Parts: sequence; structure tokens; C-alpha cells
Amino acid sequence: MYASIIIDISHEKVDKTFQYRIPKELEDQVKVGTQVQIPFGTGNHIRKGYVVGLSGTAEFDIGRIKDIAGIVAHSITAESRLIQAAWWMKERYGSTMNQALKTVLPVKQKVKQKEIRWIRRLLSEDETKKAAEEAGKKHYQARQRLLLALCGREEIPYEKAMTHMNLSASTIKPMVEQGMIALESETVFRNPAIGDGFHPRAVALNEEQAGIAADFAARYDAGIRETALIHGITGSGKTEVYMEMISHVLEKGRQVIVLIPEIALTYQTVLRFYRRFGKQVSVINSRMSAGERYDQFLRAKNGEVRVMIGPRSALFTPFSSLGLIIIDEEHETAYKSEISPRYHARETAIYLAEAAEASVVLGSATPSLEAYSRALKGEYRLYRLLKRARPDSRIARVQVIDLREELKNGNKSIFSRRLQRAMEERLEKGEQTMLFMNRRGYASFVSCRSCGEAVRCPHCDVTLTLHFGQKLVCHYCGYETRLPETCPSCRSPYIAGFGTGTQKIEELTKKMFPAARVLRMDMDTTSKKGGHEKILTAFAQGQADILIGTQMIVKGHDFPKVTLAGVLAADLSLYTSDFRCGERTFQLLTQAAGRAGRGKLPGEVLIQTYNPEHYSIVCAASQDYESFYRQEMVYREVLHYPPSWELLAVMASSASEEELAKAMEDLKRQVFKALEGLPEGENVQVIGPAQATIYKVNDIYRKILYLKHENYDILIKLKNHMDQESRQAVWHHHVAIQFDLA
DNA sequence: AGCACGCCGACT
DNA sequence: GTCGGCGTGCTC
Repeated sequence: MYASIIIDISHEKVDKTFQYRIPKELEDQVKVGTQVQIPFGTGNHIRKGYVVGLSGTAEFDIGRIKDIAGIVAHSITAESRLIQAAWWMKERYGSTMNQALKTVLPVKQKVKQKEIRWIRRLLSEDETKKAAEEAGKKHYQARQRLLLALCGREEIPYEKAMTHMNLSASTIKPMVEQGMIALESETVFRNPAIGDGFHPRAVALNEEQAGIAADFAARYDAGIRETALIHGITGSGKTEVYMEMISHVLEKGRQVIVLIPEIALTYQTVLRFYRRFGKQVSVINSRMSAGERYDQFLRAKNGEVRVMIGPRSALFTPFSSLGLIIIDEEHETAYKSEISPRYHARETAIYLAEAAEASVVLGSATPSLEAYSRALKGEYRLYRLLKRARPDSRIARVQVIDLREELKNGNKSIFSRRLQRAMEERLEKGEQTMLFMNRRGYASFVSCRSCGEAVRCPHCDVTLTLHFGQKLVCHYCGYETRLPETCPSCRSPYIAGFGTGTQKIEELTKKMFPAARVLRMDMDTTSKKGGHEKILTAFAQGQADILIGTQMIVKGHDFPKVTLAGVLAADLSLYTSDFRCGERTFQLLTQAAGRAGRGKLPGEVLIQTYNPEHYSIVCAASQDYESFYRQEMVYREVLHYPPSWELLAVMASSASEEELAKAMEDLKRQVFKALEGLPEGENVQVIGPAQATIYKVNDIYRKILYLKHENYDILIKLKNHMDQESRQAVWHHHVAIQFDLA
């Protein structure tokens, strides 16, 4: 027997299968998907490889075929279904087979990362004090030390406690059993301490929700496997519907994958699934090490886990009988991979589901145009949730404020008078406010008042962002420098920070409302582990009156006491060079508007903008998705953008500007040459090459060429053609090419 | 990715 | 004349 193997080297030159002989003693262990050790090259270095096929015949000179050296210990033999998916992804998105396999296969990496454990107290502060006293009376000294330490704080690191307080497991264990403390690992999602187990009872669904769940169940039982889109307004209770569907599929003995964007993957969200499905739920997240993720995949393969929740990568959970894939917040950009293969989770899920005879359910309050247009065409089944799940919560009143008018009336501050008044009212009533800034650190750059030059990154084509008023940081390459004292270009001492980042807004808010307790959430305040979660929890518990943040505060949590949401400058996301910027603005504003008035109190949303008549803003204000969809679709159709047409972006990068320009012109020529041979090719539109939005990043120049056509297959053909040609081109070694299918 | 083969400049 | 520069090509 011979095995076709992909070598674990990500290089186009070796990105093909190599045949190896399977030694007798390994015959029953080597299967498609097995990871094997093989001697490779003249040095016969042992390398790792993936078996992607088996055959009885040699397609290579038998004398030169080598033997498989061994099996990679503990490797999961991924089903051939995942290998198939890798082939598909390689073809569809243009990557090396090795890269595709790596994204698809659960790889055990190195030794398992050491876990940081925590001791968390389960008693209240008073109870802890009392318990400490009691322990003192009984001369339980170790126990007393620990309890006293826990009086001031909720949790302490396990290792430190053990060594510094001289504790032993015999102190800890009975305390855990008595329910005084709990042990938690960093990967707390894995084993959340839910004392009372799970409640398999279903929550009462409203009529709308129940209707969708019932229709899904009926069609599922009839053997219909399809993709469905749930278009449900914010707060309409999509998650409850998902859970009902999951429950139905689990009853049929099949497994479920639930994709949730990383940013919404909070403890709160996950807990809801644990409550309903208990231990059969597992969660992976991007903070987990490869080893931990691998553990979860292993549990899924063994059948210990039947519901896997996670971001994009959870799609490749090796379930034996996958029955349903749910993609929540289907429109999120995080579902598109940024690295090769640049796969989209939605498309890949549909591919995987077809192979496994499973269904796909997409859900969003603001579906992507791709998904909604397919739903309207009947390719997806469309469900609607038009009512809020809580009967007492009403959709917030949204008002657009024209900042040009404010300026005319002499108000130069970032808060319109209307927003100021609304915030004052909330403070008086003890209700909460959320303020949104579309982009992190936007325009908080430093510029010279004499020559007008902004301080730029020496490696990238962007201005540096001011952090904490003294450090300049490049958000693209991470370059950092101290705030210069004089202008780097004209030596003038009059340089100053400018603009309105989240930090600036925090400052201004504190100045305007000195009595208010203000929390800020952005990359600076959340970079620490768990920072994101901590800030949101603090806010949810009412420890602050005002929360300021970027889009990240839009997701994941319910804040019943928030009655005012203010969007400070809705236009910021409207003028990016991306053709989806209108869609993104609409989604952002709609989600932001959905934050206010989730509880019993009525909500108010104020959107400040310089473009009050732009349809993205108008439709978001009136919460009218349909109308937005129609107008945006017209724009896409006129300009032949997806989902009307298909779009292929060819991105080239090089350290040399000349080589890059040469390569791009060459590629363009190649495209036209290839088109001559294609009868349907005449309608392909070629745009560019143009400089990327940020031309230089990390001293590498970048250009983009766009190809548009109605038909996907033609673009794939052109992509493969360019790929082949570029490999033989003289510039091949100096210019890197990447393809991206919108 | 690595390693061998191979064809031209400054050394014993 | 040889040692070694890394350019090109192959690896089942």
C-alpha cells in the first residue's frame, strides 16, 4: 500500500502530494487524515506530513519511494471529510494545501501550556469574615489565613496562595467541598463553576420564536437539510430559538457547532448554553493554546461533547455526526479569515454541512447583503423575528442630530446640546449612558501647528496615534516612540495632540460631568486578559454611569439600566475606502441603537452626524433594514459589487516599489491575455492596480488589483491562471501575491 | 524549507 | 590552481 502525503512545509514548491510506502506494521494505523513522520529530501530529515489519500499502485519510480517512518503520537485521525474540506478551501480561496490542512486539522502543538489557577470565594464578604473567625476558634490556621486573604478580594492566584500562605491541598479540598471556595483555571469557560448543574427545561418561547423552532424541527424531521437565515431585530431572542433547534438536533443523536464572534463570546453568553445543555457543551476561544483547543476537539471526537461553541475555527470540530451549524451575528466581519486560506465561515459552514448532511442556521439583526439577497432569492429559508422577546421592553426612540447645525449655532464641542441634556437627565435619574466612538483612537494624532505636518510612522503610511498623552504608537506595525518635543519636519516646538480618540472623549466627558463615574473600553483598557469582561461586568453592576467605547461595547451583554446610547460621530465609518462601508455603518448604528432600552425602562438613542441624510444613517435611525437593503443593493448593482457581482482582489506586496509596479502591470497583462481565450471573459472588469488603503506597512508596499464578474467560476479560473504565471515570473521572489474573494 | 549541485571571484 | 559566494532545482 502507498499513501499520498502532504509535507508540513508551507511553500508552493512542495505543496503537492508525495507517495510513501506504508510498512506492514503500520498498515492498520495509517488512514486518510493521519499525521505521519516521513523522511524527506536528500538529508532524509524526518518531517511531519498528512495522509490525504491511499492507493495500491505506485505513481512514481518504485525504487525511489521511501517508507513512512512512523505515526505522530496522539494525532487525531481527522475524518476524510475535513481533508476534503481542505482541498475545497485550497481551491476556493487559493492557499497552499498545507495551509488549508493546518486550519482544518486539530494539531497538537508542543507541551500543554501551564495553567494559571485561581481560588475564588463563593461566600459574601461578611460570611467570609465570619468563617474566618470560626476557623480561628477551631485553630484551623491555614484556613483562617486563606479566608482573611479572601476578605478583601474575590479571587487570588492559586500558586501564590499555596506558597505565600503556606497552604496545602488538604486545606483547600474540604473548603471546596463545603462550598466556601471554588478552584478556577484561566480557561474558565471549560469548566465553569455552575454548582447546581443544568436545567434542561426549555424557556418559554413567544409565538414568533416557537413558530420558527417548530418549522425548523418539522423540516429537519422530514429530512430537509438547508440553510436558513433568521432575521431578528435586536433583543428578539434569537439565542432561545437556536437553543430550541439545538435541542431538537441533539435528540436525533447528532451534534451541533455554534459560531459566535469572538467579541461576543462572553461568559454571560456561554453560561446560557451551559445552563441549558450542561456538560455536553464545550467552548473554544482564541486565547486558548493549541493544546487546549486540541483537547476540546478530542473530547468532541470521543463523543463527550455534543455542542461546540466558538469563533470561526470551531467550524472544524471533528464531530462524528454533525447535524447543525449555527452562525450567530452572521454579518460579522470576523467570520472572514485574515490569513491564508482567507475563508469565510458562512460559505465554509455551508460546504461542511452539505458534506455531513447537516443544516445551517444564520442569524442576525442586520444580515449581510450576501445572506439576505440569497434568502430573498429562495436559496436560504428566511425566518423573521419582529418583536422583542421581553414583552415589556420596547424598541428605543432614535433621533439623528445634525452636527452642522450645532456648529452653526456655535457649539464646537463633541457633544451636541441635545446629547448633553440627555446625559444630564440620565445622571439625575441614576440611569446609565453608553457613548460610541466608531473607531479606536480615531485621529488622535499629533501634528505641528507651524507646518501642519502630522507625525507619521517611519515604516507605514499612517499617522501615529497618541496614547496616554506621551507615547506615539503605530496601530499597524506596533512601532512606538516618545512624543517628540519639536516637530520632526520643521523643528517648531508647537506640536500638539489633535482629534478625538476614546481617551480624549473620556477626558471631555469627565470635564463636562465631574460627578459622573466614567468607564472607558478600548484596546488600551482591554488588552489585559479578561479586561473586556471585567469592564462590562462592572458596568452591568452599575459601578459606573457612563461607558465610553468603540464597537466592542456593542456586543455580548445586556444592560437593563442603559436608557441612553449616544453615537458621537456616525460618519467615521462611512468614509473608508471599502465598498462595504455603508453596510458596516448601518450595522454598527443598528446594533448600537439596540443597546438602549433592553429592560423595562424606555430607551433613547442619539446619533450625531454630519450626514443626516445618508441612507445608512436614516435607515438605522428608523430601524428599517428592508429599506436599507434596497438602497444599498442598488448601489452594489450599479457598481457591480458583491453580492450583485463577484469580486476578486489580487493583493501584491513587496519591499521594492519598482518590482511591485512591474509585477502588477505584468499580472494585469496576464489577465487580459487569459481573457482572450475565454469566450465568456469579455465581461470581466479589471480595476487598478491601485495602492492599498495604507500603501506602506512595515516597510512593505502594497497594491491591489480588482477583478469583477457575475460568474464565480471565471474569477477562479483567472485566479489559478495568475497564480501559475506568477510562479514563473522574474519578480516571483520579490513580490508576494495573495488572492481574496470578497 | 533544506540541501546539493554548479559556475565565477580572492586567496594559499 | 583551490575555497567558497549563494543562484537554481529537487525532494516521493
